[in-house]
Amino acid sequence: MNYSRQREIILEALRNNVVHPTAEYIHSVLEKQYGSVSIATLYRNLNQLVDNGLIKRIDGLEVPSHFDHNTHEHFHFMCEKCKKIFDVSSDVAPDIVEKAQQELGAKINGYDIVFRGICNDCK
Amino acid sequence: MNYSRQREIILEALRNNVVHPTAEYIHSVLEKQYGSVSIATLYRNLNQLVDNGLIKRIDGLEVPSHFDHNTHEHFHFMCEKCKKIFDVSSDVAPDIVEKAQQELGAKINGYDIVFRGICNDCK
DNA sequence: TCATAATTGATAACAATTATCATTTTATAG
DNA sequence: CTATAAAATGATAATTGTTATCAATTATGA
Repeated sequence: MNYSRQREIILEALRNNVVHPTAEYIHSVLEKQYGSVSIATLYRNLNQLVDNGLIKRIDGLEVPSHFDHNTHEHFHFMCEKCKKIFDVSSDVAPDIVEKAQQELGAKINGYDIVFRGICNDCK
Repeated sequence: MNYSRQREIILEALRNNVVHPTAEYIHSVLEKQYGSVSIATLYRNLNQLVDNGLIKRIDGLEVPSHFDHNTHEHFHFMCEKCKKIFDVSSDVAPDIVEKAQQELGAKINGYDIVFRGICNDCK
């Protein structure tokens, strides 16, 4: 991965701004706060950053994809009403990888846990 | 939900055939084994069946969506090599909903757990 | 059996994402 | 410093999966 200014500001925007943005949202943030980046470059870089482990793609939520600069193990909850995404600590499912690997006889490289419901504020 | 022959054969195909098919795959199965159903009708019915709890949409796997006639609580593992999807028992994460609800102060209505890795056969 | 609501198929539209490709930028070996 | 190869960019076309539209058909039930 060679250096590029565009990738730098994409990562910077992710780290300094909202926590679980879509590509479209990142695009709008860049426009305002940093330099504008073409939509193709943005998608290309998001994929590269995911592939290189610098960010995570949150699977299992609604399309479009959401991204997360927090690469520490944790899960997500999306409020079905306000659509906000909250972090959930990985303590809710201890030993889950070991148990699943044992059950499957497989090598698990990653996993996603996504909750849906109504958040505290919307209740 | 009024009766329709198309919905009947879609559900029948799901129950009698492969376990985690995509819409496209169901479409091809219908073509061969049952009567042909228009793609619009298929998507419409899949959504309705999900809404009515007769089948589940498996979120968090690759696009396109996969569907599951098994509505009992369980999780999924997708092999990154052969792309096959395996069931994982819900025993791997006991009390997960209660713990997450407590942490969030939210009402959880559903959740998905999806593992990725290399399956026993592909290792 | 008539009226209303639900469903269908064909197809257009849509949204998110990826591919293409000529041009520019970056890394590096001499 | 160059020269060169590899990587990245922007503009835009293309693709993919899915949903919307709408006229025609089918189901439901008073």
